[in-house]
Amino acid sequence: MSVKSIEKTLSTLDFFISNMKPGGLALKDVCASLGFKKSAAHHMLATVCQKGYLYQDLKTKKYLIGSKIKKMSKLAILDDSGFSDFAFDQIKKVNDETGEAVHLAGFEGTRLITLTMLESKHPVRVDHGFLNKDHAFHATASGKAILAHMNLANQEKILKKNRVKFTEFTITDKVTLLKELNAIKKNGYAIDDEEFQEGVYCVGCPVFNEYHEPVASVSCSSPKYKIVRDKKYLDKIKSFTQQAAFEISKYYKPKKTIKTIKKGERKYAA
Amino acid sequence: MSVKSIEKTLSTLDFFISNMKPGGLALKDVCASLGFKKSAAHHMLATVCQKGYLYQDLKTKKYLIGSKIKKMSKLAILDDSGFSDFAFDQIKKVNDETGEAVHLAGFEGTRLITLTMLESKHPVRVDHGFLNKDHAFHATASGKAILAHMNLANQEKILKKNRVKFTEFTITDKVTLLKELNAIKKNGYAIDDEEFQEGVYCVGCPVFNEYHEPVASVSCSSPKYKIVRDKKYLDKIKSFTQQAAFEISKYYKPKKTIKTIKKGERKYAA
DNA sequence: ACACAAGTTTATCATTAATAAACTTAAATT
DNA sequence: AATTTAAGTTTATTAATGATAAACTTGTGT
Repeated sequence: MSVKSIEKTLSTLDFFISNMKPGGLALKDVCASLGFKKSAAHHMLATVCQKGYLYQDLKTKKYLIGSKIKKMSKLAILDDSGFSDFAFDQIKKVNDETGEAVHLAGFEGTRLITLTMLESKHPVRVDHGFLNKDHAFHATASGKAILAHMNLANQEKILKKNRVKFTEFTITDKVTLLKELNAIKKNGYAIDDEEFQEGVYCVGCPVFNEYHEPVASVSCSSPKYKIVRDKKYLDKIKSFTQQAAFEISKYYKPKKTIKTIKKGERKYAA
Repeated sequence: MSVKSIEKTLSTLDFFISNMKPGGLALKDVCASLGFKKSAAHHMLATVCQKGYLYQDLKTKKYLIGSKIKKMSKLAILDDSGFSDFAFDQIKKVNDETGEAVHLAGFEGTRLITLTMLESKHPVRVDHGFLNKDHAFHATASGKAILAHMNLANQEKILKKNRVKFTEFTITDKVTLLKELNAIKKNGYAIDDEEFQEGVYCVGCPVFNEYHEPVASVSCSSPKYKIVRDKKYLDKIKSFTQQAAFEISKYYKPKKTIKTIKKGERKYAA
């Protein structure tokens, strides 16, 4: 079950984050864009303002980003940039060598998140298109690469949610998917053969943390015709992607040194 | 009117922001701290997760900060640190010279916000205690300094909201307050004589933008007994506070050069 | 000065979110 | 390994709440 008033509120915050204009956003703009009745929107925004997430300009009546949201942006808790920064160089290498789009994906619960991406030599460190849309775990190389190395319980949790059919090639049958995941685990890489977007072929490799749990993946996308035309091209992409994922996994190694030491364990870490 | 489910949700986000623990927060912790029924909290958190503001660890079931909130922290819209950084040096000077607590306050709508503060040589660039609690505009030197220079309409809007009595010295009568504000406008500084906290005496001076609109204020707080004991001490505080506010106001001057030029206005700004 | 548009407030009603209770899962203890 | 307990999840029910429309206010542009 989902709480509708919360959905609407958070969609509104999303809207402010993505569509903020210098002087703020007017009530009517919010209503027009999100399809709210002005009365309902007003009650909602009043509450959001009361909590300091937005505020209303005294003169123009327009709504602006409030101190609560600004406060969030300053918090150290939110900072995972260490990982992304470390990974960026590796992502860039794949991009440089192949010239193709490269993604670094992570996951939160059952959701696949694009952390960083590079597209045809135009670096943009932003969220990918399908970020925050619901998990395309089953239809992407990034997703399958992570999924393959999860335990069965978690695979189950992710796969039991809608396995949307994006193209005629999307694998939606659970048994077929589980077989595919097994193969991916053996191979060390995942393939997305037009399963998410027609004409797009991707290779994805898992990134592991210090406990060898999958935590992210690197994927490289190419127009399919290039792959078909030149067999060696796929090998090239595969090898760079694999190498990048391997290097990024090293990020987690040093952290092991600072850990609670239990009785009987060695006292000094390397 | 306020929408209760939204209030609860945003309070929950506040709680996560302030009380986040490494492994995440459990449902029972949220319920225990905020007094929710576990069933209701579960429905709420499920919705918040669905929108990507939080997410639930697959194994531990604990809730963690989601990508939507992390995304916020990367957005340039939210960045007012330019102003705060500029102001910080001035704030620091007052703190160095007086040794007393110094605040830089701004406002959002009818709400007074502490942007930066320094307390007895221990710099903490965090929100002050009364941040996001409801506007103590009428009972603080920071608040009154800003208020005094607002137009009547805005003064009205702020003062019509509850004028809470914090101490026996808090001025709650609107007429008395308006008189006080007039005096403050003339003097160029505001005094809080135990109006917010007993035993605390503050001096506040307004910061203006390029249109001479009040946008912030600098205030310096001292134990009242020091003021009483030594008349010159107040003068010292007053002069440093005033100077800081004056310097910070300069931040807005250069921005005037980049502005839409209307017909008839001069084409080149200094 | 008038009309219009945008925002706000109010009271009503149907929907919705809160609740309790049953159920599932997992971990801790014997 | 079996039992117990705790935490989380799901469901069905009911009372409360949020959505609504309509009246009202404010401010802007003609």
